[in-house]
Amino acid sequence: MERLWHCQDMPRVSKDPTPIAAAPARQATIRESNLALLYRLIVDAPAPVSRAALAAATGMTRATASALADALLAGGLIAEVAPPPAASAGRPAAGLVPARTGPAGWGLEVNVDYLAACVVDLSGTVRATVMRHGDQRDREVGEVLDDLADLAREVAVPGLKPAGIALAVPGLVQTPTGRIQRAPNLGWEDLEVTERLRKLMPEAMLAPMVGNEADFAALAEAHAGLEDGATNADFLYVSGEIGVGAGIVLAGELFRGSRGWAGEIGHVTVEPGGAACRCGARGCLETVAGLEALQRLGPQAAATALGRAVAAAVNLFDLPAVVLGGVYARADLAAVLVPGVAGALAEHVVSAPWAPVAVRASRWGEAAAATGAATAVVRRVHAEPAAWVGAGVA
Amino acid sequence: MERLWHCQDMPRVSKDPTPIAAAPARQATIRESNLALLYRLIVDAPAPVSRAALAAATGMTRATASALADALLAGGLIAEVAPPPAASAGRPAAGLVPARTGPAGWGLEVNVDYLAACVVDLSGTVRATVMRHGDQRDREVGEVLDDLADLAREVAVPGLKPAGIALAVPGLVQTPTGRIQRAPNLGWEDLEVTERLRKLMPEAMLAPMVGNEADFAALAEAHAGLEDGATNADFLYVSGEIGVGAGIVLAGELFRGSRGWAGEIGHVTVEPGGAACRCGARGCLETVAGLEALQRLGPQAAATALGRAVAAAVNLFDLPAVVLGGVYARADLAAVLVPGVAGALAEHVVSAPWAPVAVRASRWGEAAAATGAATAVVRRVHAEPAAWVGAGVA
DNA sequence: ATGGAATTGTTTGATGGATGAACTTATGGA
DNA sequence: TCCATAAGTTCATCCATCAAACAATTCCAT
Repeated sequence: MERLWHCQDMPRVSKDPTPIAAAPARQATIRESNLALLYRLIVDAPAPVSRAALAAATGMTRATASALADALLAGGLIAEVAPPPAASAGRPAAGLVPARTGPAGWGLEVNVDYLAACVVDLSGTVRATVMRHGDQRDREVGEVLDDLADLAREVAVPGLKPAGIALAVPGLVQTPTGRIQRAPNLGWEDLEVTERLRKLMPEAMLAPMVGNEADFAALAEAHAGLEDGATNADFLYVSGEIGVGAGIVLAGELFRGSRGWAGEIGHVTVEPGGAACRCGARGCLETVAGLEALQRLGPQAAATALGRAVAAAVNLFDLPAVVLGGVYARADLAAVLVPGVAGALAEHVVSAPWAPVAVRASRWGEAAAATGAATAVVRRVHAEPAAWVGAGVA
Repeated sequence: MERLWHCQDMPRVSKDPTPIAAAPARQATIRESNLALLYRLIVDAPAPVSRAALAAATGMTRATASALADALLAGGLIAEVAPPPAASAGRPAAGLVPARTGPAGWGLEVNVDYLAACVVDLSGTVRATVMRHGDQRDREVGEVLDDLADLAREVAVPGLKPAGIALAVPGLVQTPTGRIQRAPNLGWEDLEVTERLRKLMPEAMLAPMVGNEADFAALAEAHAGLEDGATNADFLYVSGEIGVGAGIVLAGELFRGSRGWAGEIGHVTVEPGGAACRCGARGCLETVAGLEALQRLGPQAAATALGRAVAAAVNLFDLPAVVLGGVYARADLAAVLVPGVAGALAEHVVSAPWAPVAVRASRWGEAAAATGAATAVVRRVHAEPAAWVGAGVA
């Protein structure tokens, strides 16, 4: 090894061993981490939780859990509710629940034929939604953003303040910059809207987020209450619109790929040598299962193609469930598409014989992406409560 | 919200808010985290690193970085090398490098026509490889494991002790249990070999790992030195054998899916209504690009099909690079397959126009999976050095 | 040769967060 | 009325990082 030291073209040892490096853990880090852990338990719990229960669930001492809970209370991220009628001996527990006033997530959506805005509070509840129908194709970006600003004001709920804002667009968005690479159905190309979103809502603490419509819709689906106990931590969400997009949720988190362009299922080849696609290739899923093709060829043809593409995704990602969204969720279409896709999965997915893949239609209707965008903001607060706790104390 | 408290069918508040919960961060956690951070910098550095450089790169104080480095030294995970001829003023820096003696990774591979074993030290260097050719199909599992035990002894290198052992098999392996779901080409079905691997090498500190052959080969590829500066943090590794498998590497880590069955590219449909596959479906990639079909139909047909399936994967995962391994890496085949796949990607991948996808053949030959398996063990030590540091002190 | 500048590595006390045990509060039941 | 039980709080202690001063070693200019 010593040889390396005398090698002249080697870089100086002391300079720049790695250009960038992650920040080290310090004592503040463990507090941030534990605050987030506690907050997640409070948010995910089906009923109000006591400080003692939090301590037991995490393994912290009651002293620690209590101190952290008090910090969350002081920051306005959770609230205390009256104790229940005691069922056993001992001092009754005070219940902790996510706050339903204070910081909340604002979600905006621009789609081909409508604009939407949505507010979701820290408990994950949708508090308000507004939509404005109208063709958005080939409009000036500035005008669209002005309209969205109006909607954001209209959707405001008394007692809720924007913690952050997220915009859903039907197109490719670069991560983590939020640059809109292209949204072909809107006629948008290479746009930077983050700064304008920030000005739109300067009081928000979080930086604006921009993301793909299907991705945000998937996020909304991931956090929809499931009455049948089905898993919603890992699934593929396929959104049928003019184009076909997919949002992939893994362990409750959106998978975006290294540059944010993951989930482009619309251009998976399902019919080699098939119809020409506007992307330049032939036989893309979009040419058979996109909205226009769907109307022309009918749902049966779309089901076959969709089944093939979805099976490929499930084989590659190892997913236990698939959700059909967008127009695919419309009852008449879902009645054909759900069984069609389920059949294709049973046939083509390697693990299906011993682990069948569940297929269902989305529970969310229109403006799912706006809801998901608002949810994304709320999830950021859930994941990093320390910023609010610090601010509340200072 | 208070309503919830009086709802009789609600679970008791204090009991079981969440069945399981992650462990909280304690003070030991931050030390473990920082040890791992420092160790990674030392391992990834192209030349010996000084304590001061580590402090600068991480943002820790020199005092902290120094203390942690001393702990790694005491644990035998790194070594100190003599200072270089000083190039500037100031006290010369002592260099820190990964240890080349002590703990090392043992990798085993069982394939259709050979067995292999490999030892990789903490610097990531392959120190020894042994292979034993011979048909392994339909052999008794116990016999095969006995042969592997022999190979593990043969491959031993003086001065290196097993930190752990990993086994690569050509089949589906459940994660994180390590249960072999099925390895059709070996005739194996539903096997539990972890316990036998543990007995094979009882002095190893880490629990035995079992994984898919293509996955481990991908891992080997991810950590191969790249002379051309190409990225190897995110890529798709496609392994052509009797079957066709893929290992997906994201941010330097293997993506296995929630149950460990990700990467099943061999049964993606590439020719609707095509030849029957042994999986029961028709037109799977394997029926055109598997080893037998490859010999029958030639590489040109395989290239077209492979291009389609790989394009689907790249569209879904947003990957900047693809590596062809297994028999696909053989020079004569690669000469056809690499340009063929590259052409298909340029045509079918949505982001290709502004972010071309790199395609190349694997640099590793046979026994790539054994190398990758050994690498996986080494990576575990890199990721969790605290266990060794603690042991070294006690 | 000699002193100053520069850079590495170590020592020392301060800071802050989790811990564990004792303590206070509040309820049900004998 | 007393005691068992459980929730929440207080306080001394531990431990890893930080900050700043200190010691060690080399280059360079005079």
